[in-house]
Amino acid sequence: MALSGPDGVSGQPSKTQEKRGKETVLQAVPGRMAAPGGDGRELNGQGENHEKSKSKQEKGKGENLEERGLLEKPVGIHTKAARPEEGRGDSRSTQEDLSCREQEPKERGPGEERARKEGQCHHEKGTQDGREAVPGDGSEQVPVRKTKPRDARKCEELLERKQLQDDDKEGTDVWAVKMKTDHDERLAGGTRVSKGTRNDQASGPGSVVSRRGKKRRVLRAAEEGAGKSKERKLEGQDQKDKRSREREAQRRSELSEGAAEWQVQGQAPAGTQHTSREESHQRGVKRARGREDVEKEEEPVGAGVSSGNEKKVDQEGERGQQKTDGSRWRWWEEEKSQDVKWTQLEHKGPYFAPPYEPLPDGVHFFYDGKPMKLSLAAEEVATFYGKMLDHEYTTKEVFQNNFFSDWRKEMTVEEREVIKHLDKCDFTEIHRYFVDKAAARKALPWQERQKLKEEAEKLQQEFGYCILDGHREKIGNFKTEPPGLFRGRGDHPKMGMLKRRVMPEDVVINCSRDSKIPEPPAGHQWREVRSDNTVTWLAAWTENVQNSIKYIMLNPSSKLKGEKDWQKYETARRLKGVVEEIRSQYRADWKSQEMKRRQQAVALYFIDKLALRAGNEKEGGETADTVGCCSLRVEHVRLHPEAGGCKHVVELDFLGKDSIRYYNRVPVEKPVYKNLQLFMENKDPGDDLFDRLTTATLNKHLQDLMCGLTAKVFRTYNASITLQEQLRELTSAEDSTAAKILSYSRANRAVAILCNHQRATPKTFEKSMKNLQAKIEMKKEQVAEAKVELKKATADFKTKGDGTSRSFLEKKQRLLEKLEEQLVRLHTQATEKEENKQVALGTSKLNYLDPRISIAWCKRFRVPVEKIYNKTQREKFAWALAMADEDFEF
DNA sequence: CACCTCACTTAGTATTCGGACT
DNA sequence: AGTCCGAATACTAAGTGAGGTG
Repeated sequence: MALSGPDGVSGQPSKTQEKRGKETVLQAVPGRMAAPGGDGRELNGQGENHEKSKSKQEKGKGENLEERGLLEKPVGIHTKAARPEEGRGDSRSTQEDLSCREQEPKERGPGEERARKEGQCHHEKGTQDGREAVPGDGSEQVPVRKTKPRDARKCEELLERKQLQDDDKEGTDVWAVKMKTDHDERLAGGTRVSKGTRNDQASGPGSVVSRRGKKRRVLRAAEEGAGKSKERKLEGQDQKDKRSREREAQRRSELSEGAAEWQVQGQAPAGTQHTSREESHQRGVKRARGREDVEKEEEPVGAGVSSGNEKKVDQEGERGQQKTDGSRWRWWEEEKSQDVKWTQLEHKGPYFAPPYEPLPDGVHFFYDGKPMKLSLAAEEVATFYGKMLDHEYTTKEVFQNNFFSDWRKEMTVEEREVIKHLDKCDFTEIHRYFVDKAAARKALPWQERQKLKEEAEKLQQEFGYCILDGHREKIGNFKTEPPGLFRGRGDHPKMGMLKRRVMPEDVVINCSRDSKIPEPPAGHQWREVRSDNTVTWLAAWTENVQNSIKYIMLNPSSKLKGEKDWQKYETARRLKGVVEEIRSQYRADWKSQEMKRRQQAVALYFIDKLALRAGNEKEGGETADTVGCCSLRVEHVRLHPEAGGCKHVVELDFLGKDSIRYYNRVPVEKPVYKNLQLFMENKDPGDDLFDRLTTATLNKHLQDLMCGLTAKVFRTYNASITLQEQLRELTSAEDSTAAKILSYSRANRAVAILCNHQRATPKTFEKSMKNLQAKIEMKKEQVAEAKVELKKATADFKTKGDGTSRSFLEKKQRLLEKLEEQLVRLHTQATEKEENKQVALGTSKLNYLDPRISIAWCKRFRVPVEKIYNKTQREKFAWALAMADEDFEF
């Protein structure tokens, strides 16, 4: 498993490179293949060192994964971007490794069953397509971002024409192979890419225009004249039931009109009352009505504490604790509530960020070389910037401009007169002050630190819990967000803007009416206090940068979160039952007469196979330009009739959530390919690929197929089912615990790759890898030494043959065994480390993998659950821990 | 339908913790 | 006792999707 020697890390760019990289154009570059037979699928060994990064043993495992079609999905591929514009010394070419699957005409059932077990084919070396211009790499024309309403009739015509060509029913079901970018490429813009470069199209002057209107217009046009075909309902009755229930609920809530208007309005001075207050009041009333209605009916069933009697509450709490002796509320053993989230909710309100502490006299801000005493408000904002001086953000123009403009708003008139240019501002003293302060804090004597810890604990105890239906539940975030500079991710147009301090006057409190209403800080008022038990939040405020609402909610270990989580997996399990039907339906729809239907079917295919996110539309200019499935644009897709020995290869390259790049080359079934050609025809790069589709319509369609089905359920389903399959495949009972855990980790990683969960290579990676290598070397020496000694002992025993020499020999044998074992463990560790350097396992573990799968696996293979889930995770998944036995099947 | 708000989940990164090592 | 380092936690941005309104 030889983890490449020193070169194992040689590809790491310097920090500066890294920084620059993030601002740089995302460049796809002519690629070359990984070494034939190389395990290109895995993320480990990415980059120039990847060929050497695996031992035979490790490869063996990997191949096993591959043969069984590791998820049939994404598989890591290594690409390397050269960034000539940065004058990098090593103008490395892309190193791509496309492992893809042979078409396999394996058909099960009427529809083309997806063949999950195709072989692997590799790309030929060299450029796959001579790709010169990459969307947004600057070398191509920068398309004007526009989604032209397309004449519906024209589309239908095209469609008809196309249909003639692709009426054949080829059973090409080739599996997706995901090409992972390698480290360098991600840094070159892979991980997060600047819009100003790759996605310039979207930041052009006209691009800020919301895309919504356009798409909708197109949709409307398309809908006209589109034949309505019978919709298949997989769960029609269920659906009907749900709707009638909803109608009933609505009717009831209308009846109870005026029942509850319990609202305590804050008495803040007029100036602080917000314009939206009226609205929110109305909403509150509306909600309260609905709630009141439900409350009345549900009370008897509830926890029986709706009277808010404190004593009763305490008893309940105690009882809850005693029940489990571990103080856990076994809510999963109780009946599930429906719309009502709680009957009793009591808490202390949020904990506010401490007020600003002015800089000491010795710390100065300089303007144009001269010290300048700033007003408190201006100084505070200056410190926000000063603190970040060594962060990449402060080098970005957008950040600087936003900051400066917002900062000036905080200045006094006189200050504004003077401070006109950011580049004349000198924050270095401020910066140094905070660096020193942090260092001083770190260097605090043990006692002092202990004291701080105790204080934090006290705070946690006081503000960090609430009482929900008689049980003490932990709050997830009980502090308001402190003021600072907005740190948008990727190429966010608002980065650097001032995020203002949250005041009690901004905060809406939600608690039960008969509870102790939290006290606002002295001299302040809440904006509003309401009692809405149809929602789960305890407090909320509107943040000024994005104008979005921030909430104080419960910890994942709470009932409210746990129940929802459980329900999520149950929905995914229901999908399991109908997914094949859905698949055959979307396959059929690829040939639909209706454009919208085709687009829907292809989009769904992507969502299902590639685990893409739904891709809601976003407001242009307000956020970074990122997309998901429905919002894909033509520029994000490239079609290759043939690539790497596979036919019908689709290349997807776009920035997804958090501006994480998704890059994948995947062979698709022929109809999909043909449809994509059709969808892209006569469109500009900036046009929507699925111009007839929105997430809303897609989800509506899904809802018809299965109650509760939405696009994101596919992600959950595919992630969980993949874990289960992988675990089954990779684990053998006779493995050591360590080996089993490695298998788990691999299965987990397969999911992470599927879901494109990436992370920046840890800053300490290079160093810690070196350390590990050193350890391995040392261990090797020890092993060699032990071998020599064993030899000696053997010889000694042969000559002497007495008891002493015998026991000495045995001792040496044991020692050698132990050392060898340790060596293996170290190697394993190193392999894992390498493989995981850019893959974030936590996200899928926490959000996509049904915990019962893992728990069942632990039980079946006698792996302690603690090896898989840490304390926090066990708390979050307490419900699963309690209910999953070793036979659990997702 | 278009637009908008709201609630809640999912996400990556920064910071802190705590134990091993020196 | 101090340092180092990975793991755990804290933080908050960025998604999804439901539902209201006109």
